[in-house]
Amino acid sequence: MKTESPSTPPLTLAAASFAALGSEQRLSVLRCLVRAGPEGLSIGELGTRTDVTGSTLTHHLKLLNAAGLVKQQRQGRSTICAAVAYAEVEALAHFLLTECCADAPAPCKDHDHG
Amino acid sequence: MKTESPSTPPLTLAAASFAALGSEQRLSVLRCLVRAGPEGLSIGELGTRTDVTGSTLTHHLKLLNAAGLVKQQRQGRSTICAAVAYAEVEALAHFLLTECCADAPAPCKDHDHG
DNA sequence: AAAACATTTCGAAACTTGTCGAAATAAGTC
DNA sequence: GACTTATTTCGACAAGTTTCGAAATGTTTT
Repeated sequence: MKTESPSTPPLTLAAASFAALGSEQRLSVLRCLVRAGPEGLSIGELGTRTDVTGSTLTHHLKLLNAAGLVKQQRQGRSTICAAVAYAEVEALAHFLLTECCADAPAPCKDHDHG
Repeated sequence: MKTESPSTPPLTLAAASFAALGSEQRLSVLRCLVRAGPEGLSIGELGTRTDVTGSTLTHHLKLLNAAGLVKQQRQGRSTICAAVAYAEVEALAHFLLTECCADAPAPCKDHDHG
């Protein structure tokens, strides 16, 4: 099942992205943003919804942003954050599965590739 | 609070799984296993292919196994490891995107949900 | 049961992350 | 320009991770 390929991120970036997702707190934050949709939320609002301190939020969002999972832009005195997880998550999944069975003795057919 | 669909892993497990993927070394190992296909590889062979020391490999594989991304079974004096990433990765992607726009002011239509 | 091999556990050092509160910066309002 | 609000940076500490080599454990062969 390998039709059009979203490009595969390099190992280092993929690891950083997964690592960014690898914290309950960041995962909550990201999901909160995914729930909020493309209009996003201010950091203050995020703090209210997720019960995370301002400086800690800033820190986590910087990671999520660096991983390309969230985009931020200043708007007045607030910083608005929105998830861009849709394409990213697909690319990450692709990163893992794209070379499936490449080294296998026989080409794969008896398991599901999604 | 909101009830989660059965195919969505709980927050804690999802975070642990992403964290397991969030290291270059583990990502290389997992990809090596994905490449190898369902027959898997022994830890020794994995060590040879990825240039990671035995005790370190054991440690990483324990994490990947706990995250449900790799399964291991002893076979003679070797331990054979195989990736079970296919379904898992889909479940993780689903975890992130399943509640997309649930809190948005307007239902989403102008972006791609994969 | 000793030797040879494969993996795991242990203990320790180096490093990274998560978290916080206080001070600093930035933006809008009076 | 002083005042309020929103976010970021800083410094620090606790907690966790990575990594290794050496010793311990488990497995097959002789």
